[in-house]
Amino acid sequence: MNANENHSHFGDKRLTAPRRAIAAAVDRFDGAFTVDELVDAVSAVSPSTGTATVYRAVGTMEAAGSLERVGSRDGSALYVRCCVEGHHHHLVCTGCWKVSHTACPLGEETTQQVAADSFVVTEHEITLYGLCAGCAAQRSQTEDSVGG
Amino acid sequence: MNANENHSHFGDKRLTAPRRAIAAAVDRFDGAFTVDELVDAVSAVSPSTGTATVYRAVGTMEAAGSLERVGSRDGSALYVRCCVEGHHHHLVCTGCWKVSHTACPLGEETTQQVAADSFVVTEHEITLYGLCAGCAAQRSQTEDSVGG
DNA sequence: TTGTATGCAAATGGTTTGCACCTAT
DNA sequence: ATAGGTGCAAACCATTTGCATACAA
Repeated sequence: MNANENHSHFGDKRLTAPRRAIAAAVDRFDGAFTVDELVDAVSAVSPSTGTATVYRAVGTMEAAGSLERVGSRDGSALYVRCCVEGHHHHLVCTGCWKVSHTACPLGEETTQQVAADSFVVTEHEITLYGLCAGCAAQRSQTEDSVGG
Repeated sequence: MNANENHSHFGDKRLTAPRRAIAAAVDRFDGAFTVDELVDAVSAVSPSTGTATVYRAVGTMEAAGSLERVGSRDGSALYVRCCVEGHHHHLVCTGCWKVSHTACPLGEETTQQVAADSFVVTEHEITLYGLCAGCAAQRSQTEDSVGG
């Protein structure tokens, strides 16, 4: 990708050196990451970048739609680079914390069914946890030695 | 309900005076509440009860399955008394924060569909947000004067 | 030039923990 | 008797914020 693509991370906001480093670090993650992990990744390249700046950048990126919050891990918010447009949900692998995107499994029936309770659904959150192919294979290997 | 029913809140753990007060306060909530709100409710009846005790009690009740976490509001965890057995999900009214329970809208198709991505789903979180009948009615009344 | 972003450090606020004392069982 | 629960206060830790300075536009 060319450097200008970093601009897309922050929408139409200013593109500064710290933000370039942050955008690059985000793109280096395979899956979901915490802000703390992002801070570490950024620090490795740009040590002068402050924690607050990363938090603010994450907020900006989330607002711009280039980052999505996908639940939390150990009390810290989890984020993932989002390149899928429109309504969708996430598959979070609890082995490697990589995140993939999936279509919304909720159909009209849900709305109808819930409407029977006189409840108007305006929003919903769905996150599917499990194991990706790689981690599932790994787990089945150690299964008999470790036990269930 | 008789006093002994409070025991069900904490499983087979000891039933103490603070826990009795906490269990009673929990039952007085119509819907979801934060620990802070629970602390206030308990304090009104049993002022000597400490915050840490309430937090610990909430943890115990959650472990016992009598309390369920249903997302968060303003950075605080939301809990609700759970009297429904088995797998189900929640309808959270963003007007009055009352919570009702609903059947799982996910069918076999979801598992199948996701399996196509070589992803094994082990857990999922679903929370539906919206307005209950009461709040929907209230909102539609003020709709034209407030707008939006 | 000027509004926006940054870095630092301190503040915030929900939640947890250490510890000495108490109590249900 | 004793494991487990309590209250207090301090510790923790993710996240936010105030403020003076730096910089993209």
